[in-house]
Amino acid sequence: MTPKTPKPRARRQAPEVRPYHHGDLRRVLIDAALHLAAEGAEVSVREAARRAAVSPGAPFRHFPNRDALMVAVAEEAQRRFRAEIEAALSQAPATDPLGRFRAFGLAYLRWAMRNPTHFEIISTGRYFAHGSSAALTRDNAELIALSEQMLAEAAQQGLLLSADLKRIQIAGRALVYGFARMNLDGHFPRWGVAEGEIERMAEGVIDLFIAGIAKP
Amino acid sequence: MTPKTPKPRARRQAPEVRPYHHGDLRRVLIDAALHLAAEGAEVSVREAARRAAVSPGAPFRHFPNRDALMVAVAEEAQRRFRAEIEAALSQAPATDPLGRFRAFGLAYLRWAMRNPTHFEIISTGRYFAHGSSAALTRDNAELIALSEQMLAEAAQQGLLLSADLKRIQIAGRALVYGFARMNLDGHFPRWGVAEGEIERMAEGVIDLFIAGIAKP
DNA sequence: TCCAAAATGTAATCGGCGATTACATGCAGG
DNA sequence: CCTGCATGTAATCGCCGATTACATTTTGGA
Repeated sequence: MTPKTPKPRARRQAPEVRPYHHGDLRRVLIDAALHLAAEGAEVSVREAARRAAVSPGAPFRHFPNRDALMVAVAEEAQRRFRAEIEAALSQAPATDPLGRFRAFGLAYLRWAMRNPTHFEIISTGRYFAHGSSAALTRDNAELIALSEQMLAEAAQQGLLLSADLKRIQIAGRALVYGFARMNLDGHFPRWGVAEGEIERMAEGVIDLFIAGIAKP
Repeated sequence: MTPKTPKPRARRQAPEVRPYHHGDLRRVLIDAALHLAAEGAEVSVREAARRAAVSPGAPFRHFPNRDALMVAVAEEAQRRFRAEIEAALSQAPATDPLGRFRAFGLAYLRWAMRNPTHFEIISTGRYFAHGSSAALTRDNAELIALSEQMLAEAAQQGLLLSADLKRIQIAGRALVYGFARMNLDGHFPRWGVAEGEIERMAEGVIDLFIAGIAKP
């Protein structure tokens, strides 16, 4: 519609600009894959292509293989995950590091409970383990640094029983990660027909952990 | 070779007796699948058949589909897992419930660290979630009951801070489950070239948890 | 003892998937 | 305008799970 866009710089520099024929097939494929995952279906390149109304070979113009598509999907999911956690933290008072830690864990688990298949794609190592994606690595490191920072502040204010912050951080991470994975792996059979039941249990578990590391 | 084996009872009762031609193809297929998993390879029915030197269709005489094979594999892995934990517990003094709890967690994580792909098959819900296997359900319930029992004894001896045993049990489960999954999902990048590093961290995390729930 | 039936294995085949190749199309800029 | 590259298609390959028709071996009872 716009007659001419004056492009201020070379267009061959960035490797992922926009496709020509389809509009933005890359984006559409990622969205299709996200929806497939959200529906609990297997994410296949062919099905994503089908949803994009495109031939089975077309996706391979944008992704060298299936894993590359999944990495892009993981990047998007991780971005949403991080955004939701940071939004929750932005409403927690900066002066209460353990309260922030609690809000962090709560937001983490809430998102993981409500987006289990997306959480699985983020967490299942296959797509980030080999340094596949700088964005993925960065977002993840950011979250870890955030939690370390909160613990450091708590320690500085003399709120913690132990001085081994690394150990506390790993334990806390394992706790929320384990709870999230237990949920998506089907280890919570029928408690939560009410759907809120599991989230209340998540809250209780986080509180138990914080009570365990905090000075009385 | 043996001329006649006097069979003392009807043979049509049990649905899984022994195969005829191959010796025990069912068993061989399960073992092949266990080895495939241990090698980090994808477990495919065809590859298991190849290793058993049998045609690609043969496995389907013993398993209605791939999932059924994986359930059998999960049963065997779960059996080993449980056996190792119970062996470790048999050496822990019965009078010290929290010490037993610690030994339990340690044995759990040791096995999960050393058999990550088998742990994954056990834990990944797909093979037990739909009540596929009574043995799997039973072994798992047994382990859960064991941990609940230890916590109940600890509470009875007045060793615990909180009386909410259910919450403690879920948190402890989530902690070890999360640590084990973080390991197999690739969330422990390069700490443990020495291999024992991660196990020492596992020990520290368990001790931190127990310190958090125990009266000082 | 022998034979019919059940149990087990094979060969051939189907559809779905990831991936590659040769070819077609359309947009961009010199 | 027209050449070249980015994008999409069609056809194909090999692997996988699964089914079917057929072959073979074991079993248990007549």
